[in-house]
Amino acid sequence: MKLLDTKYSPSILEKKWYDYWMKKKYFSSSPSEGKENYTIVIPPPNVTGKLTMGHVLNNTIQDILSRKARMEGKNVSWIPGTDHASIATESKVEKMLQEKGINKKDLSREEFLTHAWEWKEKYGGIILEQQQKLGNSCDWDKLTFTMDEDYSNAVLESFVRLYNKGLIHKGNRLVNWCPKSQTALSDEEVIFKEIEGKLWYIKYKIEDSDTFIEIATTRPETMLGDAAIAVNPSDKRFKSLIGKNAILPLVNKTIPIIADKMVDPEFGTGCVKITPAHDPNDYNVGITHALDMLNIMNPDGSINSNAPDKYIGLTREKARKQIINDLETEGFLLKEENYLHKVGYSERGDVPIEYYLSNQWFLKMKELAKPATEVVKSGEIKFYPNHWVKTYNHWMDNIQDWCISRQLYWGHRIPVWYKKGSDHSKQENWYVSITPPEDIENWEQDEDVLDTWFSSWLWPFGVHGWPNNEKLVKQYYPTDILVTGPDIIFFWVARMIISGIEFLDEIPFKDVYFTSILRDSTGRKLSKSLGNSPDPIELFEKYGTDATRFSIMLMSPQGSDVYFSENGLEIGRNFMNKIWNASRFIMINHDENFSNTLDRDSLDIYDKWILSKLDTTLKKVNVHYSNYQFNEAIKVIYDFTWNEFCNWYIEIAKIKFNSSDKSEKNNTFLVAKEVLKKVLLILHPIAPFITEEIWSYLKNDSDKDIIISSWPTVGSGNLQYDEARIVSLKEIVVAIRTIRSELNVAPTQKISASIAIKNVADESLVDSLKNMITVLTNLENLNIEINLDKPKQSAVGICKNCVVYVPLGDLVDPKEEMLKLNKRLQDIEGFIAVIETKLSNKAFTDKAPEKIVNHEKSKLDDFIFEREKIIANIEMLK
RNA sequence: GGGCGAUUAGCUCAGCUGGUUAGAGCAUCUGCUCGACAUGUAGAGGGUCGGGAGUUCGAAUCUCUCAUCGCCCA
Repeated sequence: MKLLDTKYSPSILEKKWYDYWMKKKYFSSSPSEGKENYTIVIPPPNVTGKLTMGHVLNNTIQDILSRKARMEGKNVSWIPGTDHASIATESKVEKMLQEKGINKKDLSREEFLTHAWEWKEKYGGIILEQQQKLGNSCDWDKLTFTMDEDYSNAVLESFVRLYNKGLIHKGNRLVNWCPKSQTALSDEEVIFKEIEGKLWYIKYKIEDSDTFIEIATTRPETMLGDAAIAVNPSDKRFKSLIGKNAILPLVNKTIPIIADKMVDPEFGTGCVKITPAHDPNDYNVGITHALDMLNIMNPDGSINSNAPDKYIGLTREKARKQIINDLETEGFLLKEENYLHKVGYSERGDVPIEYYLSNQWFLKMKELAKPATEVVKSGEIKFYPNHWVKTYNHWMDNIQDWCISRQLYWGHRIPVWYKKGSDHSKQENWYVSITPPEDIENWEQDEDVLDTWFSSWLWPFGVHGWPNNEKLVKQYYPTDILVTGPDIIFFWVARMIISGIEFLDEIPFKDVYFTSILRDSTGRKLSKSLGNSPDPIELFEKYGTDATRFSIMLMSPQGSDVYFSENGLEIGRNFMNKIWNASRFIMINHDENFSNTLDRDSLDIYDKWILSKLDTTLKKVNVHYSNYQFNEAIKVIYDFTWNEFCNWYIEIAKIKFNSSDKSEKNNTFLVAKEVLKKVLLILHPIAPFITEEIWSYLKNDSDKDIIISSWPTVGSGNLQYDEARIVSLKEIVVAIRTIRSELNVAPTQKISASIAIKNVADESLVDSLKNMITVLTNLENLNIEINLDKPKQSAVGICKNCVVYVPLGDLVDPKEEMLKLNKRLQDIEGFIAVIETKLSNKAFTDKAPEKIVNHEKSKLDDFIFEREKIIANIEMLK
């Protein structure tokens, strides 16, 4: 048998195995009769993005599911791909061009797109390579990009279908506007941040009077576009002012004072300025009262020519300063207060958004949302963890029209053409189709592109070339599960459910697993912009990819956020190292003359014990996997492997390997190997590389590579054994070790011990363990007797069925022993009291299940025995 | 303002349908260069489960309430 290297070096073997798997085409799906499908679509990352820790978590989960399903014999297709991320990519390309001294404005659309595609070709593969480093067993033949020809076709098709159903319309509305990217945004792309702002109190003169009306605002610069002042109709203070006019300072324009219920009398002065073209609430007021919608900003947020000359061209920040300054000079500014409020920021641009009046495309959502709400309510689609259902429902119930147009070049251009020279606002002059009109020279296409999410919402079937490739769609749709972050529940999950039902009349997945959100130690989300996100590739190199996967899965429980810290990865690294060395140790004990078949009839108690523990472990792991409780599954594997298999079975095996009985050695080796192989199998989805490597050393000629081996089944043969013996063994060994440790006796120093047991039955039990106890605690002599008295100057260890004495002469301090025994006695008395009151409580014995009552009784017996022994030993110490 | 979630050892968290002497890893302390592993090994100390009330024979676990924190939506 070949031996593993003494040192585990992850990076070399990771590359080796990934290349091998690819060469063998193990990741490719091959639909065949009788083989159950298992399909997952990856949440497509930004094509020019890089792998983040969030991706590591998210992709590892999908890889675990895919690999496990593959081992279960399913036809697995985990479909990879990337999305074009119009805003992010466009701004990256713009920046790159700027560095070269090229201004986007000087380029035509086509020229810009040429640069963008070059950029995509250059950087678009990085994240895919990184996913391969992570070990993703994706069906790479199906790699899809949202701007591929077939996929683009699907996007346009969906637009046209929805348009023909009357669900898409164009209109001049107030939208969220990112002045940095200069495009409209959907509501979901606006992130509200709490900002320490100011509240400015300003007075407006009332027309034909010497009095003033006072308002408070957080955005004084928008006053240039004020169309009214509003008060609450029920606010007695201002009743007399309603219907009068005020003079807008700095602009010297007359604006009406109106009444509207929207005004909160408690806020500021109770009077608010109304700027319909720059605030959503004011916009509604503006519509109700038919006010002027004066837009005072350019698309970049600077002040436009609708404002007085001195402000034109100022950025919004400069304009604010100037206006405050001018108001102060002219005596209109009353005061300013610190004010904590929420400000909408552009998700991509990370600058405060503007509310901006512009012509955009909208998708009506109310009707579409109905069936999608229903399938989640009914449980047809399940969320893990379930509490996200409420968030989902809330959004669905209050769903707003979706602004789907973006003023960008990079993306799917809206498939609408306008007759040249005609009135573009009239639908009769439109041509809406996935293909351009034949007399194209008489038409001009809409300049906008579609929201990226308007393409990714088709992902589960768009990747198969819908609507043209029905066969493929049928084969792979619906998928089995979606794994994604809760932060895109609205952006993506909800919309995919909607689109699946709308276009295919079938839900896209049955289960949705929402991953943990990774945060740094101070609780901030890991993000590139904050610079608190480690580079996963560096972590792979430092700790090993398997270890990183293992650790991050272990620290991510279903449903709660994770505080990520790098040293949390050590647990995985240590575990991989442990597995490696344990495997090596087992291999070292191989003998070329060994038989390859385990003699199941001559298994001893230790073999049966570890094999049956293995079965229990396997059962638990299966349950946890089926509930998507990966961290729990990993804990179970970790605990079994380290604490049972390595710390006990292998230690016991060392003794057996020293035996002169050849068949005992042989069997021990085969049991150890069998356990190890099953551990490798259940660990493979989590740590694919190291398990394939070790497997390659251990596998029999008939074994396949681990990646396509069968998921292990529970139980084989009769594993009946006396568990009490194992429990006693552990207990006695720990008792002696504890004494050694407490009295500072070096592990190497040989000592003697005696064990006092209560009856003949126990005598034979403990007797049968004599050899193991002796070796595991390094004794030179072990004496087992019924009712043995405490030897002089010995330390005491009380076990369930026996008392252990270790005579250590002067090392034993009777005072210390006394203290120890008394402390334990106190605890025991407490436990006994609790159980006795329980058992004497008739309500308990009547109502509690018999099993529980019996359990309490046997606990009581044990405690009483222990108490007796402690008291006896205290007596002997006196 | 509405909703969701959290609050268990110094830290990070398990504890799934109520019945355990409340667990793990890290950190701390004390031994150990016995040929798998110092990324190791053997031990120890440390919490009464945010406060209060309730349901129950029995509550860390269920209910209510208060407090603190976080997230989402408005």
